[in-house]
Amino acid sequence: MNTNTPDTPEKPLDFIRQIVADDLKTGKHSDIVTRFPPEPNGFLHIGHAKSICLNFGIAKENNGTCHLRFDDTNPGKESTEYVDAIQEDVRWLGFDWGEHLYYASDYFDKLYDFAVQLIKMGKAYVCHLSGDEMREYRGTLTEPGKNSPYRDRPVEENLALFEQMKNGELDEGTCSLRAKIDMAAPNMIMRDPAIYRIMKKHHHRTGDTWCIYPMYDFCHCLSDMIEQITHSICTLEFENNRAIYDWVLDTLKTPCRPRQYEFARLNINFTVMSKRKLLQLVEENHVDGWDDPRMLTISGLRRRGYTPASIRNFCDTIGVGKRDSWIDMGVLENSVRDDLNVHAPRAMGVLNPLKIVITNYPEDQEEEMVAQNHPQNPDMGTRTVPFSREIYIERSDYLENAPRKFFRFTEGREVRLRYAYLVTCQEAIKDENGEVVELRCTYDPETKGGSAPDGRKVKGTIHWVSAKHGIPAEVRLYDRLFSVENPDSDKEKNFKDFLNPDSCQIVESSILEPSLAELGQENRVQFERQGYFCLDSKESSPKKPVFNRIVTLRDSWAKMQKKR
RNA sequence: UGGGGGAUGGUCUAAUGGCAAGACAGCGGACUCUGACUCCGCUUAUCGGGGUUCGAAUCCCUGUCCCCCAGCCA
Repeated sequence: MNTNTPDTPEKPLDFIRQIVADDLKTGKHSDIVTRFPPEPNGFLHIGHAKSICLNFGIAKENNGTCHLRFDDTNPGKESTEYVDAIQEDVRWLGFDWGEHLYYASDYFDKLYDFAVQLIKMGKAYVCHLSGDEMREYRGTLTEPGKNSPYRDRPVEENLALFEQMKNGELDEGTCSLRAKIDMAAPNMIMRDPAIYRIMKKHHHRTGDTWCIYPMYDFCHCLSDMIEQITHSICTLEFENNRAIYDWVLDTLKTPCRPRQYEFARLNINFTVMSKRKLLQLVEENHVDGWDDPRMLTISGLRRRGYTPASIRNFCDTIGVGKRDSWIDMGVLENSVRDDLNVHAPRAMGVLNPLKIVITNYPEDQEEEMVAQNHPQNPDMGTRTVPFSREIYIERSDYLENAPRKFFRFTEGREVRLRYAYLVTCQEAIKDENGEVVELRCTYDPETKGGSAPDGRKVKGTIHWVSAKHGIPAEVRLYDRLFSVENPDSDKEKNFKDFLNPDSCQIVESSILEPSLAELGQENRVQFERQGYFCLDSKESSPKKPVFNRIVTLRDSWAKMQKKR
């Protein structure tokens, strides 16, 4: 139950939820049925997540049902590999279709009967125009089309021809079944659209039983009708298709009359969102498969370490409207930060190690330092981190000629090693090239745990890992796949010309605190001061852990540097 | 150019004739054993022009710009 108190104002409904609410209120519908209808010709991406959250969300909020229906009417492009991946992704996102798993191909018999019915009504005909001819006859945006010479074939002939199409007696491309509507219609889609074409292709579910397959405009509305969908929600580019959606259902006088509503599809900058382009990246090996952690596919986001909740929250934040919009990639990144900040335990990992020797720390001494797993949530407990004379810190935490505002190591500056000691850098050792290879430091034995008994403060706290105890790991630092906001917009260049060459930086010699050896595949951690990480599900092994950086922490120091 | 849609801060979303609100980004500050988190403050918007009205982002007229449609794809 939603308790709507002044303290927790209810979020205003988006325009589709408003329609649903009104339909419930007026009694137009008492049960809400929606559907998510992917074509199994590729993997789902973040744009689909928006649709999934909308359709399953509306059903859930109204005690309704949401069907998962595969729109598998084009066997040339579809496969069970995609069917399986899509189901896994929807489930992973946290949605459940119960027993309502359907395939448009389940309706092929019924669809065929409806087509025959249309022919008998004189509302469909078999047309022998070739593809090119059909285009010619269709007219243009400003000129009406002209009728096909086959438009007035007698019903009996159409019936016989359609039967032959079905029986495989006609070759692909020789003819098609067309709805007889209006070749002068200002809406191009209504100029006698093809509703069945000959395709002698093996279908992943119906095998070789069909030689003809229905087109989207004929199949989709009828599938919705068969499943008693109340609200058929799709993206804006189908607005023109609503006319044919309505025409089919109205002329067939179907008992159930679903309505189509359109919303704006999701655009995010610094990426591409079409399945066709994602497929290209996969097939041409620009990425490591559909689940490459840089891809905004659901499986890519999963491998990257995004949580289902963060994606759902993202979809909730961006809203549902009708205007074309571009969401900043930062909003997506923010949603996973917000989630992980609350739920991910903390740990220390040094990405680019620089050794420091604490010269006044006893040679063979070791200590167990107590560290909190989450600074804001004591319930997440503590762990111990081994400390010794030689440790690694982040290379970027030392600067030879440090500005005043640099709070980390430089000669003579005291810094806190998190949960350990206050340490002062005395000297930097360089190699023959002048490269700093080691720091000599001294520690204050009175500051165990990290605070000084005399109350003195240090500005900087840095992470570290004991050299003797640290575990080596490979870490992959990901950045946006494209280096420009809209890789699609350039008229001369291809979107692939804008691939970001630095989108995956592999760091082979990171050193992590030993507790990280126990981390499970499903878990995510924050490497303090760095970002959120998880094990790579494909490449990581206990012998050689491989971590993916999910997202960085916000870094106001870096921002300051950039400004200067 | 025919038809169908759409224009609110830098970005996204709300306001359903009655104080233009929220989020993100940005800027400034506080706090801090993560330069994280959190908290506080600030800058920035109704596409243009007319009209109706006591009152318009909202209604009317008009103009401009953007998106979609000429697959036997979905």
